[in-house]
Amino acid sequence: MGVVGRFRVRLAQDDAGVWLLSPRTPEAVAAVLRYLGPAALPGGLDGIERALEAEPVLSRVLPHTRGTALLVQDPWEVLISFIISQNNNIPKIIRSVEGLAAALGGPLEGGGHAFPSPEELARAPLRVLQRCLLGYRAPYVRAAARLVASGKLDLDVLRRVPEDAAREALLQVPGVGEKVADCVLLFGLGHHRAFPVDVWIRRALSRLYFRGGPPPSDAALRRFARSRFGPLAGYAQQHLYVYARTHLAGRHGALPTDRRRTAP
DNA sequence: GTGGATCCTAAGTT
DNA sequence: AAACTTAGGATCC
Repeated sequence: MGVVGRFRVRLAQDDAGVWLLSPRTPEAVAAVLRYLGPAALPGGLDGIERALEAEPVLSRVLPHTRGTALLVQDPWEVLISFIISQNNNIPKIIRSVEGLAAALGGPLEGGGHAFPSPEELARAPLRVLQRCLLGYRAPYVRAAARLVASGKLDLDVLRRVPEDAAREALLQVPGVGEKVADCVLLFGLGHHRAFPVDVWIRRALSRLYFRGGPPPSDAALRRFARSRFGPLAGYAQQHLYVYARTHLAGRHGALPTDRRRTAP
């Protein structure tokens, strides 16, 4: 169950692939196909995964992360969601996004509310955003919404310009730093060389490529990833992220800063 | 062992 | 570069 565009959809997944249970209208099918990208077709990810497996470290990661897809998400939703994600945890991020939809988004046919439009967010009082647990991020979100609503930031244009130009534009948005900019490039704008470096990616790279030692700077890690994974850097990031969250779950940070007392 | 105060972390950015 | 919302888990009496 979830929302794709303006459709409230029920999806299921089995070995054969992803199934759209409802609504099975041509419009909804088209929206879901577009959203899933290569993952919409059975075996659609095989070519990507084979290419990644040519890299020795990823060849050991892939057995744990097969089927990881890059979805084609709405860049506007991605921008706001990842501004909210800074210094935050996933359950609370979800509550914030759902809160914004409930408070400001238009109604959906099957019930529930769509993600608010730039205009809806731009004119919302800060107090409403605070009620959605945005905290100090509320002014960022509203400022970003005003940039988009006014047309000063055109996200559709950023799909068609070079990645570096799109990144520069995103970095001008309040609340957007290197990491969030990379997330928007990768998840919303289809720039598949982007490589968001967060705490989980740092852990994964430290463990898998730097013998558990302290990893280089984030900027150095991005360069490292780009030279190592090339045009599939974004896919590599997703597999490494999934791997880190499932196998390197720090249970209070076992990596890279191991602060557990060592047994005598 | 329980319970509450306190510290720390979490999809970072300014 | 210290500070930032806020919830939830860890650690400490």
